Amino acid sequence: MSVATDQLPLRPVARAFFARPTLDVARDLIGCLLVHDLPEGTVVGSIVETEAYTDRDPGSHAFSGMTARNAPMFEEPGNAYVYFTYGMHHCLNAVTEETGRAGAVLLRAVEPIAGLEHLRSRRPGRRDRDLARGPGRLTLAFGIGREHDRADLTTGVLRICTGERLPEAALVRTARIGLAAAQQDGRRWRFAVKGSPWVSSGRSTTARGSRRS
DNA sequence: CAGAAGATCATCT
DNA sequence: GATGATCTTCTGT
Repeated sequence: MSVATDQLPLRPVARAFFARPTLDVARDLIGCLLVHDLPEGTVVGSIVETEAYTDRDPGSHAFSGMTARNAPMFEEPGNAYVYFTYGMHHCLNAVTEETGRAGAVLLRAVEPIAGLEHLRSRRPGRRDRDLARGPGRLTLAFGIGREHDRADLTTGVLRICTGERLPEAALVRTARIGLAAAQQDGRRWRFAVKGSPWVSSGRSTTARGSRRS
């Protein structure tokens, strides 16, 4: 469904929202709106899938301390952390936790809400369902790149706005790494809207993760 | 400085 | 389900 941009109450989320435990932020971001003012118009998507990266997750970029790339993870909560991977894709994260403590939530998928024509023109030949299903596709469709690293998601042109608050029962919560790390509270959690066709997990690539030990 | 891995995607069988 | 594309970042020597 497409909605006129000026009909949406696009109120940015407060910085305090992000200055909390990463897992809480990852859960609460589901249902929030990702908004980007592009030259051709505003695009909006409802966040349907996230992944939490804490400083105790061995898979986190910040696990082994600060580097030039991951420095934004240690900085202001509510900023963006954008990195380039696999030589082709950008990934968008929201920085969490108090300043000085590393944490981030990877935005893995959104349901297109407004600006559909702009999203489509940035993803030529793709079905609507594939416009922003997956972290790399999401950044492509929304025109997000490294220039957005450290962008302020609470006030900027690229921002996260309040949306529908979903009950716990409407969400799927999946652990992504094995027991050893889990015992040290180093779990990586993925959150998604239950049954949503817009989420990237739970298809094609069969249940990876949770298989390592 | 070389080497390897990587928070992925599209395409093919 | 397997593979290639493509290049940055990090690590070790």
